[in-house]
Amino acid sequence: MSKVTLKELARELNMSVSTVSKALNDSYEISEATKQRVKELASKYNYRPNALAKNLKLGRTNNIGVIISTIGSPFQAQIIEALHRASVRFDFNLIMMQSQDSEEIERKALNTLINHGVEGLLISPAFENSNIDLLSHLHKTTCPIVLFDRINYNIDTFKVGVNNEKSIYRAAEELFKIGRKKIAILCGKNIGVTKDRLKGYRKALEDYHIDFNPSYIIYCDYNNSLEGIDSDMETKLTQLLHSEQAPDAVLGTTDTLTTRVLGVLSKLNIQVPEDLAVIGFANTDIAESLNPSLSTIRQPTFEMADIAIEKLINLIESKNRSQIDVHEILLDSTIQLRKSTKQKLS
Amino acid sequence: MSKVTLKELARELNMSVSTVSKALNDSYEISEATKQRVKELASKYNYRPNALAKNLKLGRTNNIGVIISTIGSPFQAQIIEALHRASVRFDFNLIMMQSQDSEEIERKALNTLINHGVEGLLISPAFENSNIDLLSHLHKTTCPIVLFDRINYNIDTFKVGVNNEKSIYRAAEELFKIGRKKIAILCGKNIGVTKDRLKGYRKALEDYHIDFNPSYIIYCDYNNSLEGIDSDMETKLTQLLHSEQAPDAVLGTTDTLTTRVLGVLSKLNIQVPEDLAVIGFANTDIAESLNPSLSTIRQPTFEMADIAIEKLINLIESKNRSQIDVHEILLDSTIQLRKSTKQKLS
DNA sequence: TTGTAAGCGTTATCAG
DNA sequence: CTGATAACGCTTACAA
Repeated sequence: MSKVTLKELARELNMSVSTVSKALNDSYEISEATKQRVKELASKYNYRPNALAKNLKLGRTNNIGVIISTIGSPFQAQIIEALHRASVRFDFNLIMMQSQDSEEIERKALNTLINHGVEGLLISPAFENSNIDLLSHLHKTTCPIVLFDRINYNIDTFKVGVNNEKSIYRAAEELFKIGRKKIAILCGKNIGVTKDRLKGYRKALEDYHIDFNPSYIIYCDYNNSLEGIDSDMETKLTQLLHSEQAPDAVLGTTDTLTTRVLGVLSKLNIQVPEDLAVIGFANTDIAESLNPSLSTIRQPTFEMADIAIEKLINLIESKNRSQIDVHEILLDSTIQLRKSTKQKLS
Repeated sequence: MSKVTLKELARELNMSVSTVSKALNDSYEISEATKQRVKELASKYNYRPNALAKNLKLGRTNNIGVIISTIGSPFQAQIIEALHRASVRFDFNLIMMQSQDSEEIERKALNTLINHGVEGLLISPAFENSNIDLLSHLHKTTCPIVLFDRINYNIDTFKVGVNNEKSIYRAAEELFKIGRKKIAILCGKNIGVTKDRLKGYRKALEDYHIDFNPSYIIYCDYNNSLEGIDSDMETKLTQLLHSEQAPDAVLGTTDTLTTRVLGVLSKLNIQVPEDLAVIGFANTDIAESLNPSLSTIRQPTFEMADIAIEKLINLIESKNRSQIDVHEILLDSTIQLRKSTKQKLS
């Protein structure tokens, strides 16, 4: 904690506290001469205003809270990095919490943040409508809330996310272009985005008049370890590949599934892309270095973070929140084609 | 911001503010009956103590600051995740800042954190001795500081990091075990850890009586893009592999270099591990899914974070800081052997 | 141009 | 067991 206070400066300078305060804040009421003297002494003693006192007085904190499920996952870390940069730009402090995909921990995090007087809240909810009553209540009575990334949530505010349906649709199109029509799709069990992403898959099949084969939907259980996911995929893929209706492509709906399936396939001695083309969501830079390099659907994390912060600050600063037209903002992802979806040589 | 205050509760209850305060804090001076009444009304109005006022009064903030270079990199994100979990456990708030490897940004971050009254500071410095005067001064006069990860820094406090020299030494030993003695080592130009890691390399060669070949040290320039690093590695490796003294193994000293070199090698049609074995620092889970799966030196991020937080809190809570024996804490990394260092079949 | 005093929401001391 | 009062460090009418 900082040590020297206005009072002490005032005493040493034989001035009143208020004069010193005004001088340091460059008030027009104070003469240049005094400002000079005050500032000199202040910097000599390395005076730092006590933010607590200042904010208490002014009734502001300049804090905004963020809740995300796990910072450690590369995708979410990218978002946090971007959110943090944006918040620095706007002169707000970011207080971060992790929900670890638990409604209970999320609730605690919300309370902690509110207790710390955040002026606004960014949240990527633990799951669809988790803590919805609390969140709606806070939004109405306490501080504005903006949702990001996981925006499948029934609340009337800004929601910034990615157009999941369209992203998968376009990825499927890329597979069609190289002649693959038997597309297995890897989904996370109980993962929020699954629904929209599956919808895009179904829509693409329909538009291109390709029959839907329910056995192509592979649900993987995320509750286990990474090795658990791998062996789950292995079992299910093996079975499918040995059946009558072996697929010729795989579409991954989450970063984890997309990056890990390559390892599983190589273990099974499946040639990518010859036997099976692979594409899916993944924001990792390692995609380029994989063997074969991995075609990915990349989400615009920086853009998403920037917009989320900006919208939140709009809400915070606005006198009349009800006049602001809140809505959902869907960003496009980018498809990066690499070797895992290379055209068969014929 | 929270709305309802002690004063308002007091008025409605026809009590004094201090009684209400004590009741909510379960003071022994207050009767059960009143406590009951007070707490009921408080929860009815969703009363939340104003942390600002409370902390101002108590002279504490319960904030600790963290400075790290980039949150977005998987390795650092893992540390932040762990730091955050630990801080929640100890009931401290983490305020995070990124230095982006710039001394200037780091200085600003330090000032911001101090202004927010952090009670302690965790830092992984932008580079060796960056902002050293400021940091030493703060540590002596303002709040305790603990270094983590990048601990090559001339300051007298706890430093929690990994035993880089030993880690590389042991990785080299693994290569010796499979008969590889011509080991190229990938280093980051101007990367702090390079020195210690190179030292471990030299020491291993020496102890095993293997001649040191200076051309095996490959410096890669990090200032460019990832693609820049790749092409840099490509050029230098190609040259080396076509020379008289082609290496039979590669040792990566940073996560980026280790994970990306596999992509470069596959582009050059080098067989891993047959032509070239690969091992190096890397904390990513994707190592398992790479083709071939990648042998890695994994740093104990969670342990490092836990210890750093614990030591910092020790310093914060101690009445007599000079009595605490501060020192460097070097953790061991774990070697995970996978296919990229499989024994040649002979 | 400077100073006085009140108050932000708490907690702690002390008196009743 | 309860209440009045002061104080934490700062800003800001308002007074001088």
